[in-house]
Amino acid sequence: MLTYDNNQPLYKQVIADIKKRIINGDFSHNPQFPSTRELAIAYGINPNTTARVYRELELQQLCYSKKGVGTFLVNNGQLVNQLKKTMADKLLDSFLSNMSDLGFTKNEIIKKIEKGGKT
Amino acid sequence: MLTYDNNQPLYKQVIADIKKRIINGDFSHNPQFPSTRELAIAYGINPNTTARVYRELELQQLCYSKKGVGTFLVNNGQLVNQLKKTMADKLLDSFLSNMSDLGFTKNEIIKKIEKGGKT
DNA sequence: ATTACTGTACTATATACCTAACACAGTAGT
DNA sequence: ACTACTGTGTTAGGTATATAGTACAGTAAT
Repeated sequence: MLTYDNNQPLYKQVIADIKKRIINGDFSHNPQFPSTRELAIAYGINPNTTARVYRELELQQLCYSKKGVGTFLVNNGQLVNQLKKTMADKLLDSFLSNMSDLGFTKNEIIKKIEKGGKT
Repeated sequence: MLTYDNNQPLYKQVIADIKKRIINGDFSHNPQFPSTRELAIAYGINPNTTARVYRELELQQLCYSKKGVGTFLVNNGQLVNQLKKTMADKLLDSFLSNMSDLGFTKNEIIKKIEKGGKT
């Protein structure tokens, strides 16, 4: 489950988590998202917040909502790869920029990754 | 200068920036920080916010304030290296965790860094 | 003492975020 | 029609963030 980070709005953290689930293929067989109320219970947050999550995701054209029916992942074959690339690039840019500000060179960063991470 | 990120409180962004400046050696010759009012002008923010920045930095024992005099970097030789390591580790952990969630392996990440970044 | 800086504290105002508690409209199965 | 789900909208209250404006106390140089 999501461990919340107080430095960022809840709804944005949930959005990021949903995107990860999309990339992970959680909705490849069934494109229907949990209802706003279900999602609220699952994440332990308020239904108003999950409604906002779906509203934002719909603005980003990642899903569409039908009143009385549900919210569904858009049918777009390229979407998952695009999303994965976009999110990774954003993470990478931010990470490299911050590490550069701390005085690390690219080689030092790579060494640190080889040593440190478990993945 | 700092380009602000709406996803995080201003005062935390300024704190991170000051820490980078400490690591960068900006205060190695003169340990006195700009006054709260000067810093506010420099960053284009409110003096109350810069006062909060120094208050938090003092809580983290990175500086101390003398009423009527100013705010000064603590005299601690190990501090810069410790700070650099702490911040880098935090960045690295967060980055690797997020990239792992997106399905990237360590080797893929390293390749991406070798290709992408400019540093 | 006066002046001009410091840090610090306070009130007020505005906004974003989050929760709570509803209400209403649309859809589908019975 | 009834029931039980959907999405959606509204009002209210609480907290955190940031600004604006003002005030006061401590320090140092003149």
